[in-house]
Amino acid sequence: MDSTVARERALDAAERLFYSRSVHAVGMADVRDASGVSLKRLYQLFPAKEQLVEAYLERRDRRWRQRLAAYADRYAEPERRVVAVFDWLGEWFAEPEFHGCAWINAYGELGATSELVARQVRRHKAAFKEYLTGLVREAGLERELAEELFLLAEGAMVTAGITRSPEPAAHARRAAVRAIEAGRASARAAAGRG
Amino acid sequence: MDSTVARERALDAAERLFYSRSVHAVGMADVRDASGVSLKRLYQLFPAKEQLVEAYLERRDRRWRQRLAAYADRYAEPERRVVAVFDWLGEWFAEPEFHGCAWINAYGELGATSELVARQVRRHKAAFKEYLTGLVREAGLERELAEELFLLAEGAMVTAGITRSPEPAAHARRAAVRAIEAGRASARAAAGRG
DNA sequence: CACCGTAGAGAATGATGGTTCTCCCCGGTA
DNA sequence: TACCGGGGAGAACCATCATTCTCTACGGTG
Repeated sequence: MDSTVARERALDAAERLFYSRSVHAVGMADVRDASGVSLKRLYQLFPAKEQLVEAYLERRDRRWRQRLAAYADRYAEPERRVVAVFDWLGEWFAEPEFHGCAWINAYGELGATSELVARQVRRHKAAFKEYLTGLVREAGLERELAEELFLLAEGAMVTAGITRSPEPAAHARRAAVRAIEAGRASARAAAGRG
Repeated sequence: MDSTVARERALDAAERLFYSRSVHAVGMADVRDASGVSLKRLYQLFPAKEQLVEAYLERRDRRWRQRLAAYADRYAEPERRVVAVFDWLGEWFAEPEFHGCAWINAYGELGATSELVARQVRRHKAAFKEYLTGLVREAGLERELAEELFLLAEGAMVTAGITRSPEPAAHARRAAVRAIEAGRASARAAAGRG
């Protein structure tokens, strides 16, 4: 088995297991059993479990943001793209494997003890906020709105995870639409004054 | 040492340690060392670590909601009390021991493996939402607003924990004020129509 | 065919940590 | 004083891993 193939398989198994059961509940032997990659190889690819966790979070981050962007990009209208973020959250929450936000979960579990993990989580959340900020800017909405939408999205993720329900996405979406409308009005007012 | 005293001391130590370092990073021996309560006594009071965690979350829930309510109650005006929730979050986030929301953290760590913990977390979040809903009702604002404010508060908690900054409280507060004003306007409009 | 490096299976190692057990002391009681 | 029960200190026990090591097989190469 090629080294890159082994790496992908290991990460596939790690992601499935860590995400659904949490990190401390999954042993390296579980990852081996689920991936077919021997312990020896696992330790060649990742010097320690912590690095496997780091790699899992990093790859998931890349894919997660790609999926989100691909979804939002289906809309040409910039403002619609902002709302699409919440539509996408709703689809994500409704997936049968959904188990909350992987980064929020990892932070709760390991943020206090692993700087590597804490950094991955901060990076991911910063990137997501950055993405939202870009959408808001392109839609010509006030910058502060991004902060608010970010908090709504985070609140929806954490609540959907805890309650095992996709409902929070709809609530967040409604709130987002109202905030956007309010922001649009005040942006127009500012333009009128300026 | 009285049994109730031992219980309180054990919970004091457990709370301090579990909250700051996470549950799996703290052993029963650590709790013994920090509390002065022997292992034998600890296991008399709590049949297993899981129950100690449960009791920690439960006592913290009672105190947390009491502190919040006491803070908000200083304001006579119902609508002001709603906003006070976010003021209080800001004070909480700024405490030096602040380390995110204990329940969100616990859920990320143990939600998938401990039904006892998962239940405590759901109970706590439901109670907090219930509290917000009550405040919103008393202020004569539309019911749906509570959902939105809840998501903002959750988003602020999780973000403040991850970024180690009290800033999200201010952002959430601003968003809350705007949402309340919008809600007030639409409530008046509905009253006018009704 | 003989050699070699890599890989896998799975046991060994070592640490950690939840839970229990032993042994001893002390305070209360007849 | 002799007895007794609860309590503490800390070792013991046991399971669970993360990580490493051993042994064996195999595919490529001269």
